[in-house]
Amino acid sequence: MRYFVAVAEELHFGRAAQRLGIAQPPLSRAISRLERRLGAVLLERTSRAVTLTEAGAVLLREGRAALYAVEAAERRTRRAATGHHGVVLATKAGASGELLAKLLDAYAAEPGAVGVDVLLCGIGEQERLLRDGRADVALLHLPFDATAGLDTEELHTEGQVLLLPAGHPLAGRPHVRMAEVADLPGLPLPRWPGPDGTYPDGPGPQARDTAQLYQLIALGRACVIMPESGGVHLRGDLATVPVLDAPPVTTVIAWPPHSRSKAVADLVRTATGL
Amino acid sequence: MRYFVAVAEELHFGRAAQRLGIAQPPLSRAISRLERRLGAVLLERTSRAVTLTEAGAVLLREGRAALYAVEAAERRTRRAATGHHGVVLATKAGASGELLAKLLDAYAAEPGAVGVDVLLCGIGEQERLLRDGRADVALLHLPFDATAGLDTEELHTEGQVLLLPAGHPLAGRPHVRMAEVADLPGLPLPRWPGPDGTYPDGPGPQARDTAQLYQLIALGRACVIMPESGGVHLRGDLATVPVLDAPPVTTVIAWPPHSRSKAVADLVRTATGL
DNA sequence: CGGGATCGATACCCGTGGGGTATCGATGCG
DNA sequence: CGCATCGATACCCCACGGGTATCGATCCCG
Repeated sequence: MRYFVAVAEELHFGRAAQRLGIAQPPLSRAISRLERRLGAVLLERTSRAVTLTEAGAVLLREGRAALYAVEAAERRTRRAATGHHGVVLATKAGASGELLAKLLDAYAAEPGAVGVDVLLCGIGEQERLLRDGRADVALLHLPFDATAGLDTEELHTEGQVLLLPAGHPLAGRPHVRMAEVADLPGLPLPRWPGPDGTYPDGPGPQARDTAQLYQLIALGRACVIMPESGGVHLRGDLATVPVLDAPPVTTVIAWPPHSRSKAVADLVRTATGL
Repeated sequence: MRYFVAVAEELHFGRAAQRLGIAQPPLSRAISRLERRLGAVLLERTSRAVTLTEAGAVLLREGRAALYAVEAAERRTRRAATGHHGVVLATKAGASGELLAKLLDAYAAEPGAVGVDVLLCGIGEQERLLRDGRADVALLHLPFDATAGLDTEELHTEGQVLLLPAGHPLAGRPHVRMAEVADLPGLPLPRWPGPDGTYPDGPGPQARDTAQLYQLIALGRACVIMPESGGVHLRGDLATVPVLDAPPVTTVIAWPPHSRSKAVADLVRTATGL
């Protein structure tokens, strides 16, 4: 399964074998064996290109989920064995700072509270972390993060603001609309790296975290639309303007569906009661 | 993992080995190997008894989920490979009959509708069927069925009625309360088989399906509390009485969280629009 | 149009890991 | 105290997964 996912992602037997730390021939054989066992053609290969069949696409999605489940089983068992009863909370670096602080304070005051390790992660990573057992609970932001397959509780909904250089003409406006922001001359929206660490193609500068982002905006090279709470502690060289028709952002607390941990349950209850 | 789950369920190496179709010694070795790889003691064994450790309980839960995920990956890939684009809907035998009929009719009239195989299953089985890929979508009844880890949409909420023999003194009452039903002389609640096919201990007759149940009730050997819609097409020898304080039953349509199938999406949309 | 480069498949060899049988050691019971 | 039960250990063997060498097909370029 690991082998198939690697090939399906690379669409190249040689590179996939390298990534897996094995030679190419055993990889080829493993894939054909898998195809024979499933009675399904997973990959169309010519000597120049490898493409996924429909069945292959299904197995890529389902197989990834299965691999995550196995990883999660390993990790959670190891953690349970150490007797270390802390809980790992994942959240995007630089988001929901205030909410997170209130949550951690309130939970620490609960009877029976255990240690909470905060795991700051990149955009969209939380789902993966919950799924493969590296985190026990996470703060997500709808509609950006996927919550399929996770149990969630809504915590907070807020509007979004446009973040731009303090001196910009729009900075003095009481509010703006999405259409006005779409193509501000010289202020494109930045590009964020995807889960694989590469940046999508297109215009706009590349930013990896909020520090880089603030820098870019201060330099007048970008603007961004973000939740109100992300713009409360501003540098003097940045300004915010409410965006009237931006989709509202809902912060939710999410946890893997089979969680039987008292700590996670307490944390969720504390969060919803804030 | 399969080996560990078998041992953890049987709590007996010999029986587990038999169930797995292998001899006992390799099973013992496989488990110790797993324990060494995870660095965790999973089972306390004396020569007379085997018990789960805390870490073992975690691995049992997570490992089951992982095994289901692998089975689901296999099944869904095989199905995708056949090019057979039908969808499998699981529902409890004898429940939600009218709703199901309306849903199937309405969906069949949709443009792009595909074949729907209805898979009638026992109580509480739907979750398992969705998880291991044998079904694509299911009708569940809250609060009885677990929905953790599934995506759901609510369809319908209804009260519950008491089902008893037509001649019974309570049959003429306009309504009853839970407390009155708890210990009706000579009319105990029946026992249902669990997921493993065995009946729980206790009083009350054993019933495997609604036909057996109706028979038992008509014979004056049992009564049961069920959703209103289960009592609409009654045999003449049965009567229903609303139970005022029974928890309301919500019928939901559920599907596995990563479903990318247009058919499932259409079915869900049709169901919510009924 | 042909030679080289690229890439997946095939042929062949080898070592290890997982399976089998026989047996041991510990524990509970009559 | 002897026997039955049950998991662990010892020992053997083969099949499966991995490695190297090479083939065959396709595309690129001169």
